[in-house]
Amino acid sequence: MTVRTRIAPSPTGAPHIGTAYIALFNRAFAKHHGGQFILRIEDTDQVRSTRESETAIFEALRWLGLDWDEGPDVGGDYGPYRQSERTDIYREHAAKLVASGHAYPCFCTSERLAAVRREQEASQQRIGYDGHCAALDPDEAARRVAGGEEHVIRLRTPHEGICKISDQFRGEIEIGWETVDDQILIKGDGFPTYHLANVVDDHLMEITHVIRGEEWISSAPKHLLLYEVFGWDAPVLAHLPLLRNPDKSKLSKRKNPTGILYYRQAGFLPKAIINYLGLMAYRPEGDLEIFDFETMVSTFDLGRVSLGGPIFDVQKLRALNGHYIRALTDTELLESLKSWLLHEDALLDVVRMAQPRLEQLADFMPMTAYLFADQVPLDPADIDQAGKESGRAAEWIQFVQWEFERLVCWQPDGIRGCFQSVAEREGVKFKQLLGVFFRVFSGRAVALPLFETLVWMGRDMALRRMQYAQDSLREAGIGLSGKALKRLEKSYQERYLEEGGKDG
RNA sequence: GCCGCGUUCGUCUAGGGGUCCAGGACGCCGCCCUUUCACGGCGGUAGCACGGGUUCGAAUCCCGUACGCGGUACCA
Repeated sequence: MTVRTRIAPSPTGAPHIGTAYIALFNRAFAKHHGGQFILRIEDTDQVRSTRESETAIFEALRWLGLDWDEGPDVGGDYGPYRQSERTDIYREHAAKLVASGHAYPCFCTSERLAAVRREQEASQQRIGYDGHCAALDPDEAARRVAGGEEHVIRLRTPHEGICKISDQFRGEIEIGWETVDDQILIKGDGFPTYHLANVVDDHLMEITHVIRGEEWISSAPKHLLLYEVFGWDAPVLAHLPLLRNPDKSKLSKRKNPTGILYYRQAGFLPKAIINYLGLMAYRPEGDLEIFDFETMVSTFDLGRVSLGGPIFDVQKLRALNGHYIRALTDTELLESLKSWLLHEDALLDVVRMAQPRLEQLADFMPMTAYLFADQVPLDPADIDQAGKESGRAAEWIQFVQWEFERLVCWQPDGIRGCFQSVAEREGVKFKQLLGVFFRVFSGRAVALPLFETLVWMGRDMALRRMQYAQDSLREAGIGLSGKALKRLEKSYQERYLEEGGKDG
């Protein structure tokens, strides 16, 4: 049997460093056994998935050298590798389960579901679907479905007994069936949920080992049940510990840079990142810390994975990166710098932005230096005053952060739209608002055109600089407290999100 | 709340009953090298969450407690 593993990211937002971490272990394991590593795009969430994000995932994983043997862009014998192109398959499989009685149509409205949950919360009961439609007569249910009534398909789960999950790292995990909900398999829009799509695809794509994040342990019973009712063998399950923020919470962009493309823009070398990610929860042997992917492949052993949630420490990554930079020859370093940002394509854009402002060629480097930096020097008091409304800069930066995260197409017009939308809603002059941001992104009051430079540096780096600014404001005592942030988030949702999404 | 997973220096980890008064790396501190800084070298700082067992012997096995994290969606 050939070992086949996969990474199955959801194309929503910026490619996440956690995806690379899981991908690394899957790829290393597959390659160790001479097997295949597959990339599958889980775009079953029609609302949040975008093609831009998918493309960025390809780009980010390739940059790290985490190539795949089969995937949407390279093909393979088990395609299509995009779940949105496999909906018929899921519907057929769901229909089989309905026919065999293992699943049933559910006609409950979201209002009723919400009411049920409120009641369960109030009476401190276990939260979950109450099985309202499970008892429906199958023939009648079939008639209602045929009549075009809106419905979802739910999995019929047992309500007693114990589900034993064999986890490659943890041994046997026992979860009582009474804690498992009648999971929705097919949503109202006809798309499958992760649970169904994932099981069907892993089986059809002949995935032998599912190495995924620990957040999936509690839904493993549903997956195992699906394998069982389909009459399939389940793959080996192995749940990796989640990467954490310094405060131990699950790695999040608010507290840590999580965008892979940020690390590229900031000048980290792929092999340093791979090495560092490999160090999270793993050590090839004894005290060995410096190793490349090939070493990881040749020595890979699932038994050496440690289970405590590792904190992603950028400082140590930086030290490791420095080690790799020093190991380069001078010409190799030069090549690295070139392929980083000192290549013609990138420089030509910078030259175009700088030209109207240049009086001497010697002005070029100082004028553009901030583009090639990670962090720029920030003066919190100056940032705050730039908006001419003391104390509001932190809020504006936060609103723009949220607008940036939501922006589909990272181009000048869309970026301008984000600023405009914040200027309008916050009642601040566009020019004043931008004054704040020139300082945030360049560390100066005067710089190259803002929207173009943002496109040039990329969304992840833009977000990172805003985070640096927030940190600096907070340190100066004019930033957002946790409480203020919560309030702001609510305000954002009410005033920005109600009027429909934005795109560029 | 309920369910599950986890717990060795500040951080990443080695360790899988005696060789551990716990080893390495990052960080931090000191010294050396050095026109500065960095690199490099040397030294130091700091940890087995707690309480019970099992055992001649426990960081290592078992139980409980505490704490952390995850899940509890028509998100993945």
